[in-house]
Amino acid sequence: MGKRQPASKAELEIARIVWDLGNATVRQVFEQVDPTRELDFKTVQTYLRRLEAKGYLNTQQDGRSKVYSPKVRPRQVIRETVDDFLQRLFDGATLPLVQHLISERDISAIEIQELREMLDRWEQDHGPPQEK
Amino acid sequence: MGKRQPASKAELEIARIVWDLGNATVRQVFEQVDPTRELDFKTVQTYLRRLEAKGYLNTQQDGRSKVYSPKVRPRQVIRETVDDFLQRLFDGATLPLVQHLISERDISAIEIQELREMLDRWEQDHGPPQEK
DNA sequence: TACAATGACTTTCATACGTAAGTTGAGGTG
DNA sequence: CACCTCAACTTACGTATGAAAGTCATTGTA
Repeated sequence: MGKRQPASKAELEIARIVWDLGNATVRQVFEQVDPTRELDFKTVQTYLRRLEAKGYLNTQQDGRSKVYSPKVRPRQVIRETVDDFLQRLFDGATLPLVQHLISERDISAIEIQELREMLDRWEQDHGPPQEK
Repeated sequence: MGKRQPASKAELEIARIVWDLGNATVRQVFEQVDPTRELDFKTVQTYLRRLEAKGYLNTQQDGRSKVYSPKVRPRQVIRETVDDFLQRLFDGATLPLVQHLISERDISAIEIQELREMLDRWEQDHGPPQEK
């Protein structure tokens, strides 16, 4: 797939909101931005435009406003972003980050439970532990 | 602690190498850089200097050359970096990233095993599963 | 109808980033 | 001793980024 330009940190933050909303006008996105960030409406508008230019978002016209929607699947973008992140910070290894997340961040007992279930499912899907 | 300036992606990549080596000259770091990155010696030198300026690394003089060593604990930096990353990409939630890592990236059965053990340890440390 | 809002589109702008090249001085080597 | 090397320190430089401000057309409303 044509390598689109990387999205910057601030841009990704905004892209995520569009993913959540499915599709949205600038204003709708703006209203979802964490208030403590104190971003200007204009700024959000700029990021959205850049995201479209970089190929992350689509737009359709809806009367006088335009509606942004995801173009690339979030999964895809998250994967690329995480890959890059892992590469730089952990030399590509996955485990250290998982370990960091579990040990250094607040995680609830319920979440731990969910993780166990994930692991179970993983083993289900990946066949029994190597019959060689 | 005095908020040091954020390190850029490329800088972090280099900082990680210093963490691994414990302490090292520019050349030693340079030799550890992934060859496919094709970074120039000078470039690495620049990143190291910037990292020092930003307060991430210390240096001592060793004859002609200077030796860089970690100033801030890697743990700390990783935490801050991951926090920022999570904030922007997952609105601060930890689990989605863990799930992404387990489901979307290649992880071996052995690693899954290790994770299970981690979870066991976690429960050990965080008291029994809520007797409600 | 005149006007304040609202949005799209264009332009700005300082600083950070990625990536070096140039310059200088100390040391080892033929 | 003249020179080559290597590392430090200084300077560069185009593009990206974060963060808007300006401009202009459309519109619901007083």
